[in-house]
Amino acid sequence: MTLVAKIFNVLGWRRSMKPKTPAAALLEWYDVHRRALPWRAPAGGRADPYRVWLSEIMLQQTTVAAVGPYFEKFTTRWPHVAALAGARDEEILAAWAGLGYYARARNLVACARRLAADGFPESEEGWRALPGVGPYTAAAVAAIAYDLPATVVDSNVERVVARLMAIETPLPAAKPEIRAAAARLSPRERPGDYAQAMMDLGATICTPASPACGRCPLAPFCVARARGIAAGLPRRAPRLARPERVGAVFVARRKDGAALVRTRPARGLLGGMSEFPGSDWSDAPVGVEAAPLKLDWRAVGPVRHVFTHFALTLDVFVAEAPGTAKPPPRARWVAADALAREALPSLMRKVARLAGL
DNA sequence: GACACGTGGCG
DNA sequence: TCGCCAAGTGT
Repeated sequence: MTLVAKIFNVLGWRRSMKPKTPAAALLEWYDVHRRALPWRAPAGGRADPYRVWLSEIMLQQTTVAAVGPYFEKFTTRWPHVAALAGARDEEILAAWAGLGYYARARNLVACARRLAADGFPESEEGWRALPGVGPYTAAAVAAIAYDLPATVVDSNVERVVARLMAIETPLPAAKPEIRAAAARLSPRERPGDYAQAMMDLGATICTPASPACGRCPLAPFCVARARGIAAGLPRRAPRLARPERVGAVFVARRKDGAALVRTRPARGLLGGMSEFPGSDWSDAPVGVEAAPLKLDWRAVGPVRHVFTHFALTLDVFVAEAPGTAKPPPRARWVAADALAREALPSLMRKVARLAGL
């Protein structure tokens, strides 16, 4: 907000400058309430495309709070794209461990190497062609890092627009309608600030459960608010029940502290991540017959973990292995002090903790 | 369009 | 306790 505008504001003359469009009202609100985030440029400053890209990948389906420490870790260790492109795949997967959706990390590596080799695209279309960059991320980077007038649509924007226009079609069927409305709303001026303003509004005011309409700069324009249906929008198709799966996992330890670990197949669930050997996960319980080595296994309890599309209960077994034990195919002994550098997903960290590692 | 793909916080 | 949800993408 300009100094003049601030003075007018303080003097209570704001009503006389009431914005004529939602975009103008939103930008005025953003100038006062914008959140300071690690990947964001200071007001009026220029954002670093590398940091914008990295943050957008991390933020896919992930909260700002969860991303914070990971973004800090990545940018400290790999301050620019050349550094990231030069890192080993396993290093990056290990640094990503715990953030989830590990295909993002695999695509991040591939994308970093393309960016380092070919340079950063300066168009939305150019970004869209990169691995791990879909319609949302391409538009977000174009708008935020290059100030190009792209239509940015994430779930915040979907929610804000569905309410603003009182779109009652359930998601995902409503996506085309919402996108079209979002495109009409997007201003030609300050596209980067506008995109971030929509997301800040969705995160702090126009929240899913109980929106703070009383503090919303778009309230005068909001059809859903006028009709008293804001909190119920956007509608969504009902979710299907989450299936249950069970399995067993085995933590073998040598006297010197080393533990038996293997790497999961490169693609699919937890692809490329490390794990303790175990059974498949299905609907039938299994016992120690699924163990990778014949040892005196001791049950230490179940671990419960909920994935997006199924819930898992894993029976955890531990045993001491002789120093001479040969690792089974695809498995390896990992020294106790090297375990922290393994790409162990949260599920396997729960297992490690229960096993006393 | 539908489904696979993680994790943690919140009401 | 448990379902909902988060700055989506790839197949």
